[in-house]
Amino acid sequence: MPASEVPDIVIGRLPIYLRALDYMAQEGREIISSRELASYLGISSAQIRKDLSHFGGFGKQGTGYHVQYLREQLIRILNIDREWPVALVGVGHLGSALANYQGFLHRGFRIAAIFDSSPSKIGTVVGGLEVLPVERLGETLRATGIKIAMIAVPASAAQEVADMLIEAGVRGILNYAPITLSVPDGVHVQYIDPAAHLQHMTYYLGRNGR
Amino acid sequence: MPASEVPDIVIGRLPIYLRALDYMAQEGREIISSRELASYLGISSAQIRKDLSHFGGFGKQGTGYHVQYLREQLIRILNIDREWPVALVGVGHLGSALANYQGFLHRGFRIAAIFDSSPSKIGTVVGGLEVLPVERLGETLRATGIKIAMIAVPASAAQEVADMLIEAGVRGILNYAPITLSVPDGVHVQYIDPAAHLQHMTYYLGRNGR
DNA sequence: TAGATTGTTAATCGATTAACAATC
DNA sequence: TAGATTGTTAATCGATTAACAATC
Repeated sequence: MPASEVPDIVIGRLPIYLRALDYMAQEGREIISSRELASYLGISSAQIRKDLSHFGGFGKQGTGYHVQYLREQLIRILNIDREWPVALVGVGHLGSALANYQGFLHRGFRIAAIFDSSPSKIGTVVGGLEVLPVERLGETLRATGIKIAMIAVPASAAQEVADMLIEAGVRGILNYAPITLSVPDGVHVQYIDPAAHLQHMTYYLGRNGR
Repeated sequence: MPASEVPDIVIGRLPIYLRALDYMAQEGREIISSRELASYLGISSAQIRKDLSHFGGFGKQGTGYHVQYLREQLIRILNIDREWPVALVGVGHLGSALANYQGFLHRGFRIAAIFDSSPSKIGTVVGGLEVLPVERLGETLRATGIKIAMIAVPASAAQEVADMLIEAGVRGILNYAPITLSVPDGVHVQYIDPAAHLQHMTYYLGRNGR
């Protein structure tokens, strides 16, 4: 298992490289050098070459990287040469937006089950799917083998939902609630917290926006 | 300017510490040790103490940190002891969700202007604000002194919108479009790309979700 | 006081960068 | 071939951790 030795920070950059390659492919580029990709992403070319070298040699000396070939390799490495069904819990403004977002589809994911606890939402159709009561979360996830979920419920309910998801076999959680989740080993959590990003920026903007 | 020496990675953790302290305060905690905070966040206590030491000594030996006091200090350091008006460009599903999101308010931000290019959206009211045509972006931002913006338009329009925002004086951009933006020095960009986070997780889940 | 925890230093660890031989 | 760029090694840089004196 050479995979487990690759630093997590490197893994986190692979989707960014893939996203850039998608863009390059769309622009009609067939070949790209690490120097050009680095310039586009605002990082060093050495970092790109080093990151990729963890998985093999995908380029040609003197030429660069074949865009489509490297795309395919990254897709394989990231295990998205398949479509992952994803569960969504919480159908407020944000949950609805996620359910209707088309951007997941061409990047390996499809929302396949949606849950909420509110009687006013249960039974409605959002993003083409019927909203199910959270009581049916366990059976549904186990039946469909869903391993990934997105949490879009209030912070006060997020930990409880996470516990249910994990109990139902979920191994990866994308958490939109502004709270740190407690999860057992082997469960991967990623956080989306736009306010935290804004606060990161205001540090540099100074008290008065300079 | 001691601030500029503090590593960016440290700055990025401060909002997470603040978020945890908000939670602790809500739980009624008055004092917390670096050890307990670290356990809650899943990091080391030494890291928390080291990070905070860049800005001063906020704790008491033998006791720990006063939750409210440390909160106030982080709020001051992050320059959110004021309310930042934020512009939102793009009122699709995601933009609407952001416009209606209440979570920004108690964390230092208020959406103060909303723009879209679609005639069907211009003039409608979203999140209590009238949607303005992008043509009025420049004048509006300059008049209000808005320095921060969120981009929620399709990837194909994001760079153009970013250029307009920067031209209008924006210094911080939270970009939801899955594309890397090209910006001049002094403009801060943060990215929100949920699909990238999901791809990060599928690397570890293996080809079959293990 | 005794016990506990901070703030800080020094050591360790890991990531990034520079440089270049290999090679297309 | 000559020119260009990769893949990789070694050096540098920076971040994390361990440890403990200071001190509440």
